[in-house]
Amino acid sequence: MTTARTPTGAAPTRGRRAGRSTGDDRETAILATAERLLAQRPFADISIDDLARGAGISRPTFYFYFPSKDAVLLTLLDRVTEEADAAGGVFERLAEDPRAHWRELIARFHATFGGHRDVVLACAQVRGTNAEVRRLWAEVLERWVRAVQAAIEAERARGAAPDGLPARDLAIALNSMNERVWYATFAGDGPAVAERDVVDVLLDVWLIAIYRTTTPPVTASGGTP
Amino acid sequence: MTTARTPTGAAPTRGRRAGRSTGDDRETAILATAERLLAQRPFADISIDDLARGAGISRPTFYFYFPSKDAVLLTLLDRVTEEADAAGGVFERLAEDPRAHWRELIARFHATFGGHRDVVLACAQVRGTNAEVRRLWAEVLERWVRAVQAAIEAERARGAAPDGLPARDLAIALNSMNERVWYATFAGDGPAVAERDVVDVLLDVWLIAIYRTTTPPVTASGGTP
DNA sequence: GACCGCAGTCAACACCGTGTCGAGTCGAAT
DNA sequence: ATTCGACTCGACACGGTGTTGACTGCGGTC
Repeated sequence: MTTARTPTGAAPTRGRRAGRSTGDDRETAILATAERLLAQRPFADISIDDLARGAGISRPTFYFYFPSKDAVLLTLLDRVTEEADAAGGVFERLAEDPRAHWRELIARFHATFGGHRDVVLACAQVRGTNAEVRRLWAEVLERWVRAVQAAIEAERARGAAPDGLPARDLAIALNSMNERVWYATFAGDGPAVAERDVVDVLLDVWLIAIYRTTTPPVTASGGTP
Repeated sequence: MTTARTPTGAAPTRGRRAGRSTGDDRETAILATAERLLAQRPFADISIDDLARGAGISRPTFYFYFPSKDAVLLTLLDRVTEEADAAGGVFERLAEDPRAHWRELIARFHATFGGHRDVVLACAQVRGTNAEVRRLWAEVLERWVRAVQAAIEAERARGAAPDGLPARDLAIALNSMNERVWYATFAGDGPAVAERDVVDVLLDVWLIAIYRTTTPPVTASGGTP
């Protein structure tokens, strides 16, 4: 096969089948239509025909650009996870002001998910039925769990955080909490924390779970400054 | 209408349309088939025809008993939530041994969900597309959040737990964490805590988040025994 | 003991969304 | 001018859903 270059660089192209050329705008038109419709109604209520008509093409032509409706969503999700992963550098100078850095981390996630809530919500909905979405989401989560696990271990090593649960288990629990709480908050579904407060609530639980206090010690190893 | 009596007492009957009579076993046959098939493949891959044939009836006859495929799942979910709610009495003598009681609470939930994981997983999958499932689940969660919130406030009142986050927000965060962690563990999907450890991991986070320690003070107000 | 009504049953149908196939158009390169 | 491949769509086959209308058999009732 030709593994043609794609807008997203190295990725094995979730979108167009091959080649390059004019239809690039068609592809983005489909994506844009999907995002627009997603703001109006749930993913399940959007047919391929809707997407095609919205992009000014016929249904068979849609299949030239995407193998399925889900693939469109996957492409949209790729963008979001890319943006989320970009929040990675936060861990570097954690010890200088742990509280501020953890907050920054959570706040960035919140901003990313909140800024694309329609896409994220739609993904949560199809995660049940689509293995590919499930896989991609699991990957993203795994990266974040690993990063948080490493940060917790570092904080324990420098004496700022006490020992306790295996760092990985703790990281999984905290990330899971965030995911579910955000979902409820953005979906307005079931008991939810007010959107205004959600970052601070999550932060508090994180700090207490990791440090046993909401004011973790700053800089070098050991005690208070 | 006649609002005929149903097996589940007062509920506005999720199942059969009206009346009584012989077809009771057909109804349970459908339910049993659903549970059996759910153990084999995801809910979305089960058609109404599968359910009907499994119960020894034709597809139109299925509609005599249930208005839709989702209604079958809802009926199954009703049973599970009933069982989960039965774990309610745990809060009563909490102060006598907080750790043991919180553990009991979490363990009971774990047992209930684990014992019906196929149903619970299926519900999680259709929650995205079915408002009724979403509503019912939200109700259950809300009951639990309220109970936990009240317990936290009581522990704070007796001086066993320090002040901090609003009790409701904390209760939401902790319940959300549990839900998501269980989901991952039972579904084997994405980063998950080992099933053996999951109760203890969750318990640890709960205790630390509520008491700032994994060994909360026992009995009456104040200090160690 | 004919009749009614109703729980229970299903063949057949109408409908909708998906995915595919084959026949095309058109512009750039040869 | 022809060829090639990107691109397009009408028309179809398929599978699942939900409904209709006709049928069966049984308990009650005059």
